[in-house]
Amino acid sequence: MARTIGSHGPTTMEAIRKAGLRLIFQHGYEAMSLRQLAAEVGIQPGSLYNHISTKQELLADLIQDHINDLLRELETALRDKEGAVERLRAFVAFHVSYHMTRKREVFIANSELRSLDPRNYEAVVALRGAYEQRLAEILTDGVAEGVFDVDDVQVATFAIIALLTGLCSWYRPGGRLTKDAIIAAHEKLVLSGVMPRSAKPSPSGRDGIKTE
Amino acid sequence: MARTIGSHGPTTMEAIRKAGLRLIFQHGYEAMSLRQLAAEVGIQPGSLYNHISTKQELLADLIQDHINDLLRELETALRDKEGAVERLRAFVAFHVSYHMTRKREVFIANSELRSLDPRNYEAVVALRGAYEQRLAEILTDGVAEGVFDVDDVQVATFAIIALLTGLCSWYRPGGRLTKDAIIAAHEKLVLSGVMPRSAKPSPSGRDGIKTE
Amino acid sequence: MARTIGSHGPTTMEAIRKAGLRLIFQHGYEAMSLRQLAAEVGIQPGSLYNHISTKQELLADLIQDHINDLLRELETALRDKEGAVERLRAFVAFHVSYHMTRKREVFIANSELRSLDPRNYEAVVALRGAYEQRLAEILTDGVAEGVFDVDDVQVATFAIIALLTGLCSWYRPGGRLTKDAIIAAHEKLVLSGVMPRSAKPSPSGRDGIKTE
Amino acid sequence: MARTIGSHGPTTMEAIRKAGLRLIFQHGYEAMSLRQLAAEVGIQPGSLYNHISTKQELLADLIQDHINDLLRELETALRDKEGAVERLRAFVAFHVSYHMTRKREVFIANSELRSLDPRNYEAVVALRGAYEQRLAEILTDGVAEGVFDVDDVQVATFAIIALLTGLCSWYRPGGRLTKDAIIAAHEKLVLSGVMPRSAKPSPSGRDGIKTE
DNA sequence: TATGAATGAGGGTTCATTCAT
DNA sequence: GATGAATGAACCCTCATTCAT
Repeated sequence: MARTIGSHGPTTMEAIRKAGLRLIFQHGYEAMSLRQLAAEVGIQPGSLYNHISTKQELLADLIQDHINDLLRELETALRDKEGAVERLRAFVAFHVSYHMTRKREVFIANSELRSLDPRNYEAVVALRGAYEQRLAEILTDGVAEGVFDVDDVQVATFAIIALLTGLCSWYRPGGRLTKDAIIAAHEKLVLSGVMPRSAKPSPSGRDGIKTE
Repeated sequence: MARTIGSHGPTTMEAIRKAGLRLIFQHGYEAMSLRQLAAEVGIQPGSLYNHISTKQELLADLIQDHINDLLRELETALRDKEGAVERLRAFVAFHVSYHMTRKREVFIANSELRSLDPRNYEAVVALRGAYEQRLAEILTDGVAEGVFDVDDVQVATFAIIALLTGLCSWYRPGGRLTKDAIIAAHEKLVLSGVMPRSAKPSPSGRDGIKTE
Repeated sequence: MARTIGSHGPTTMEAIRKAGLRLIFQHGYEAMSLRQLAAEVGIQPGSLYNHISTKQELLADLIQDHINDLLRELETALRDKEGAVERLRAFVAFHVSYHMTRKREVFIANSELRSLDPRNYEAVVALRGAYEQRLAEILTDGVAEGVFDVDDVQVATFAIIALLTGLCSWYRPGGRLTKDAIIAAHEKLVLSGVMPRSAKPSPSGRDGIKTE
Repeated sequence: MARTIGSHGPTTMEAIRKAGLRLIFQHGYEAMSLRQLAAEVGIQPGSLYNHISTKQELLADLIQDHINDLLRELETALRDKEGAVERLRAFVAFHVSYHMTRKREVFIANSELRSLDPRNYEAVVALRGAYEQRLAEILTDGVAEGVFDVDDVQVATFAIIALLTGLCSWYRPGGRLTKDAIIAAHEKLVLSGVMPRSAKPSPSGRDGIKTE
């Protein structure tokens, strides 16, 4: 049938990824059919296979690309941040920000892990472990520096990640709060949670009021 | 396929629920086939329909029963607890404890909501909202009492729930920590997170509310 | 419980085997679709799977059953036959007769071996080897007895089998020749082929031309 | 399919025919996909259509070319052979030799006839009939000359062809026997089979056992 | 000539569900 | 209650083929 103008190649692949992201986020990997996906993209189901090798590989690619981005951007966010407190603040800010921007990838990477076949699963879990490790290190450092008071670093790591990740379940762009306000709220919660009673978190300097 | 003598109807139903819980937890609702479930129970697929009306209803029942239990037991846990601090502590302890005991139901109730058809979905979300509301009330009360310092009660509510709920992703019975240790760690994290740095509540200076 | 008409159980399986035999014979295993087969049987494609586990297994079953029958019936045909000449005659008569009666199974077992997956292939080839071995033994015995003059037993074995098997490519029931005439013709050809010039085959006493 | 000198079209076309021959022999026509074929040749599937018009036509070409060669070479082999015995011997020698040399074409021409569409099928069957007719004539002549003793020429024709053709199912170059030994064995089998008891076949003078 | 993307049909197979026995 | 056979829809995926580039 008549196709839209323009080079189809890269465009089609991008459309598949985008639509796939949305459909998996909305219905789940198992519940998304390639017929749906193809219809969304505007091609026949079989034509998908000019761009992907398998439904499974599409999922794996989406997740792996996300995790790689996550790790790479975390490095950038933490670069030249000194001290556990500042690094934790940077971690929270980055994590929340990333999760608001790419909440679909994040959600999928968390909820569809079980749909990955073993080989892909191993790879992704390893990368995710590396990410968690970054937070665990910050907490450990902070305890050593005496600025954090954490009973169990592992529990705290998981808890903080869960707390931060949870927001992609409820965050909707254009909601009541600004992005900055949400970041500030989480910074405060997390830092308060891990800092000893005697210390107090330094103000972040943001006011969270949307100004545009 | 061992059958006990007597009326084994209730037994079969219980086996179905149990196996269904496990299979949905493990593979997801969409990925669990009734053939699998029947095989697990030791009957033929068609025989399931002597006990359930629909795959969808099985899911709805499992989730609804869980949420009802959750609410009922929360009432019990909070009964005769006075003061926001003590009530929050009780909430955390109850929530963590319940999630460790019934992590499969909890996980399913969180991850398979999207598989519920609209009518069931509404009902469950309403009940879940009631549960979250209990926590929000505690936080609001605490702020009014001056014992909590929370910028945005809603964000804090979601965050705390996410934090607590996250543990059913990693908790394994028989792990490194005792149940009590995990409860204690979470109590500390949460209470630290919401209590003011000093004895006197510090004005936050940011309200994060959109002003447009 | 008596099976009434319309109660399909064993009947359906038998219909599947029969139709499968015909369709594979006619179009080849690869070219036969399960949709065709189901239509022939009068059920929906998916319903086939109440009776077979796989298209591949259907083929393997058809072939294996045939080969088992072939071996078993050969034993019967050779029982109490004495002497290489008489045994060879019995072999030829049995083989030709069986191939005319069940030419579809025979054809499939020869032509669709390559469609068997490795495990099934091994099993069938082994059984076929056992069958060929029976003929090879007869030839070897005959040479030892001095009644056969064969340069290479293996070549002769393959050749005789091929000669006899070839007839299921052209034999049509109701053709010009009677079954007995065809058997007689092949007995003569084979025995002449392997007996030394000096000996002479016993007259079969049948002329084989249909007289009606 | 015009071939121009200088271009490498012929090369590609030859590669397609060669790979097609091998793949059809190995997997069967239905089971061979043009994607496989293209991969084997080292081009994209769509590019095949610069050389062939259709999968079906590729098969028909391969078979027809083979049959034409077969007939033409048979004429050469029989030229200036006199007498039914010598002509039969020549037929057998030629047939066996050709089948060993080009066993893939032969096998395909026998086993994939059913995959030809009606028009191609008719043409090929007619040519094959002509080939069989040559053998039938030799047998008929021999009976008239009194050197053959055959009850039914048609049965004998089919049987001999089957016997000879069967060897491309088991012959492997480099096996136990030399080409000449195999030819000699078949000459003996066939001639013995059709000659009357009183006559004796002339020795072929070859022993055929590999000595190196 | 070769390519890559598209088509439309169809492949084997699984599914939730029904129902006579 | 349990069963086995049936349904009809849908699944992921492969196919031969076309055609603009």
